[in-house]
Amino acid sequence: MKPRITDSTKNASNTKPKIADVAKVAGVSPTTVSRVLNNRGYIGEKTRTKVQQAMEQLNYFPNDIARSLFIQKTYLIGVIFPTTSNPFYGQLIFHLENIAASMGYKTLLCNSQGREDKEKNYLKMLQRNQVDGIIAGAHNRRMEEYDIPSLPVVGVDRYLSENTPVVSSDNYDGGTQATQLLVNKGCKHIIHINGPISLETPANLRRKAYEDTMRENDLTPHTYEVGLDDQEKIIEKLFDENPRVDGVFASDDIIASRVLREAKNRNIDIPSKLKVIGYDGTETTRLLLPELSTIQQPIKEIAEKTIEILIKQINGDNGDVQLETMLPVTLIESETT
Amino acid sequence: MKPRITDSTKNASNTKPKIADVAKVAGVSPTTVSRVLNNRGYIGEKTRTKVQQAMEQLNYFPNDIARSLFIQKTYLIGVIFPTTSNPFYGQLIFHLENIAASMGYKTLLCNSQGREDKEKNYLKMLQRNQVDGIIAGAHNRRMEEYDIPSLPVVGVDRYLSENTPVVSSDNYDGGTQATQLLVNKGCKHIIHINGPISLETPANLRRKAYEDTMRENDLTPHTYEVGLDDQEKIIEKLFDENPRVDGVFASDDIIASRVLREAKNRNIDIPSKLKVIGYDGTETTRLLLPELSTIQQPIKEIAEKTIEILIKQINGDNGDVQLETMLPVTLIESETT
DNA sequence: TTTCATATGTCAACCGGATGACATACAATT
DNA sequence: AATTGTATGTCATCCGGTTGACATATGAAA
Repeated sequence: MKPRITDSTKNASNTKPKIADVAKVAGVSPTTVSRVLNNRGYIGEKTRTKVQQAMEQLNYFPNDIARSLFIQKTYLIGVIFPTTSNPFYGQLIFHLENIAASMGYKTLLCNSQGREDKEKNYLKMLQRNQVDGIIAGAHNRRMEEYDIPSLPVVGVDRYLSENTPVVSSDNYDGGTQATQLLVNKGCKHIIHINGPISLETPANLRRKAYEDTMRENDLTPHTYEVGLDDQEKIIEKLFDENPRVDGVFASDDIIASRVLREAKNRNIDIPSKLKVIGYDGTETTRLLLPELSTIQQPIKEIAEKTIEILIKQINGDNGDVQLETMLPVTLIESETT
Repeated sequence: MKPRITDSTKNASNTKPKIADVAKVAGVSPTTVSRVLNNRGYIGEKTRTKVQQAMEQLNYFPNDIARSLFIQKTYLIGVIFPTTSNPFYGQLIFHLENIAASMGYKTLLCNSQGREDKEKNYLKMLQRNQVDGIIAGAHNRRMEEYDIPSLPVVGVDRYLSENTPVVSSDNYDGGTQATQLLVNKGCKHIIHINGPISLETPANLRRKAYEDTMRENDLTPHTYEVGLDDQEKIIEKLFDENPRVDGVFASDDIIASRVLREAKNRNIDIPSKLKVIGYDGTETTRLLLPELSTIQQPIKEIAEKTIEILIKQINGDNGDVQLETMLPVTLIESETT
């Protein structure tokens, strides 16, 4: 039975209780309270209990701001991605926060919306807030702003700056598997669609793998590039310009979904006339579009590795930090191939 | 042309520069630097420039931790939801963070995963971190822990405690519109599926509206309840037990998607033999499953209203804070009805 | 009886910045 | 010449908690 907090047990003034208040109630010195809180030095069992009861009674919470100021560590990490609304980032951020929390770190969320100005502002904000580290996967060009002396940074699927470690899935292997699957299923006119090209992201290896695999199979690669708002239009164009297309490898599941949709509009049967494979394989896509074949990224493992590297850096173990980490993908063959 | 930070311009010791360092470089007193930072008192134009240059040169960032400690305000808000991985929460959190950022507030992210113990821990963590306010939509039962004197809290689609303001979409209207649409389209055997029942969430008004609307149309309501892991099984059961079902109103789009899937498995044509309507209408669902008819929640508006109420409370305007706010939904009629 | 580990208290300094009080200096007004 | 607004400096205090130095007290072991 947990003690109900009643007005009579709250401290008289309406301000938050501090260590001194706890000390007064427990009948000990502030130092002793601090000793209990930090488990330092000698503490008697009865004293510890008295102090803990006083804290409960007062509804005392140690002020982590004050603590951070002194110990010069906040246990905060900043997480910068374009948006939590996207299934891939949403799932990735979920795992990042989760794992961070399990290691005692708190997550400051930043949605950059793909805008460089926002990203730079967030970067400043995080530094003002003395975060212990930053995880980012927010933009495509390198930004020297990420070269922050003595502030650990890890990139996810993005090269941030010269010396920033990157974690990503094995995009080249994913691209190979996707393309090869279409080839194996007998497709001859396979088209690749990818997002805005930025040569510096590991994700572009998907395209490279596609092109290599096509050539290895004596097929001609043909790639379309979509932006954020022109996806539908470009996909229509793709079908108009390539009536004989019989395979599409889309660089993410949302684009793949649009291809499926357009095919339906044009009464192109899937998978008999056209095979489609996407990329990402998030929980949400699997739930909403289970029929889509896709290359599934190991999102949780990416998050784990990212946090591992970040915390290693925070702890000063810079020795064995790998600059580039690639994690294996999984081919999910469903009904669209 | 922005000045490159070179080793020679960095301060000699490798510690973060503080106001005193800036003062030294600018050749002014620390107080003057503080005055520039906070725009207080008289400052000469040339002095301001000198100070700003010194800050750039040193790559100085004011320590918000120290500042927060003194001004007794962190500009932090805690955001507690089950997971960013879910499209609805992901999109909601995106907007919450966005709007908060535009008002100068930073977002501490907490994924409670629907677990009460995690939620309580987050609540403690947020208080230790002196957040200025909390936004939560994380559980179904009321928790007295949310009754925190002098710490503003706003719930989204969840009743948190007696006096906590709640913002939600007009669930009753949404439920009515969904049900009525199926009725209007000629469905006679309409079944409702909802998530785990917890009488205290506004979302349960969807079910109430369904039942009321059915009765008004002289139809018999019939509801199935799904948990987190048994969705497929229960949906199969639904079809087994109700061969004549010709309309389904699912309480969220993911459940609706599963219904579509099962109907496909059973070769039940949609919409001729069975009409399905979901709830939420997130960006992601609209992209991945545009054919699904649904009731779209005004997620951005919910976020706006939530932040508005929270900040009103933070600023002490407790007078005109509405305890319950309902925002209008939009019927999206697509191909499944 | 002496010694020592345990237990607690007192006190001051510190983390980085904000702020109020007060002093000083200069230029423009009256 | 006196007044006033502008500009800057010095200094001390505070925010809440941490930590080290040191003093003191008690009970148990040597």
